[in-house]
Amino acid sequence: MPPTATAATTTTPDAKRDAILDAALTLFSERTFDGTPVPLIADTAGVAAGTIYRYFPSKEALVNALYRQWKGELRRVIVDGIAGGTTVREQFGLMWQGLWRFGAEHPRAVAFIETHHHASYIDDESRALGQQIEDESIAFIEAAQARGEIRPADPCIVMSLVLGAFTGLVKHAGADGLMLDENATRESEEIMWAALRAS
Amino acid sequence: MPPTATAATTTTPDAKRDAILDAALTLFSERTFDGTPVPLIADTAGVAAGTIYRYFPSKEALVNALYRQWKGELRRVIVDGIAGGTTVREQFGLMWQGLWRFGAEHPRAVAFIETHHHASYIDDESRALGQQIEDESIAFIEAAQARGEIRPADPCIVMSLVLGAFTGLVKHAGADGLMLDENATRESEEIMWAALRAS
DNA sequence: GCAATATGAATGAATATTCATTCCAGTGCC
DNA sequence: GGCACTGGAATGAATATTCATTCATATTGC
Repeated sequence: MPPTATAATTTTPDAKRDAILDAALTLFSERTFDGTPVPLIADTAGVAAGTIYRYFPSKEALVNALYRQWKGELRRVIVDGIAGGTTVREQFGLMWQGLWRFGAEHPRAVAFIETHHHASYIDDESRALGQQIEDESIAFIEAAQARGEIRPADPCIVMSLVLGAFTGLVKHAGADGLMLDENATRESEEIMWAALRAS
Repeated sequence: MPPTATAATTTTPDAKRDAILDAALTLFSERTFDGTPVPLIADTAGVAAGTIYRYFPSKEALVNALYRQWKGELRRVIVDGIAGGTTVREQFGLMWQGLWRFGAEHPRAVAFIETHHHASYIDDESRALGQQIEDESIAFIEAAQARGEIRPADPCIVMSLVLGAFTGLVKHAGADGLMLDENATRESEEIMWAALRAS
């Protein structure tokens, strides 16, 4: 394999592309997709409008790339939490702390994912990724229920409740100035585990 | 007083205005504010584009009227729940069931309120209404904590968690086809009370 | 010098809003 | 009762603006 090609890609793994994605994340999370003109994304990213079309074939392709990037990161947090623990309690703790850290570091990403979840311009591949996360979460809940460690409620309800609570927390924190606080992590984790655990 | 004038107003308390608001609710919740052309709202409502400007001075005024209408309804549900019960457990039960019914009957309204909460075109009066609901909710939580009936966590966190969980539930149910189910109401109420109650 | 890359003014398609016109219910007059 | 009249309500084509996308030109790195 040619080492130069790989090296070049490693040095500048697409600084412009990343700047565009980052600007889009900020703007889409604050003003929605349709409310954000492409030239504004360009300005914010520090590039010209035309440059965006060198990296993404259309505004829709851009929003889908962004969605997949962050939904993928979120998935890794959940999967790693599940993989990292041995007991259900431990798995949930890791997952919640991972989510919390993710929310504290990337509040814009949480808002963006939430807002664009059911949008019409989200394509099939992006939607499939969302579905995969749901399936994996529900499989985890069902397994834990089978072991009698999570209360035997509809797994769909349990998942929506927990993910919804997390999203609500991040969104509210973003508006005011909560988060990162060590104590709040523990508090919220305790509350949610009290909600989940059997009997 | 002229009885005819009053009668006329009673018969049609603004059928067109209501049709416009209803069409806007559907479209804004499905496609966002900026993603919804005014002529499409007009078509959906069964009126001409110009007619909308007879009832609302601008698209922004329309979205604010809509926001206040539904945020007001939501507030009544919460306030009535608190007012209707004598114990904290009972108050929470009424509130959750009220929210549940509201979500089942008006899923579009829940999605709309959630999506437009922090939007830039939401004016000060609308924002104040949102703040009022937060203040009232937090006052309720603090009072219950003082009586030792809700766990002594940051009231802000508790509120975000509960409201977020509710929103997550409705949004997910809207996508698939949950809700209205008598059993699911009870299940989710139990889960959330387990999360809240002291020790 | 020459590819590859970046630029931003120009283009054409949408969009919010306006306004000249049509419609209609109610009123007074025969 | 029938009939012209009037003012508010409704219309939808026209206007002025905004936006996604393109492309001829400029810049960069080698």
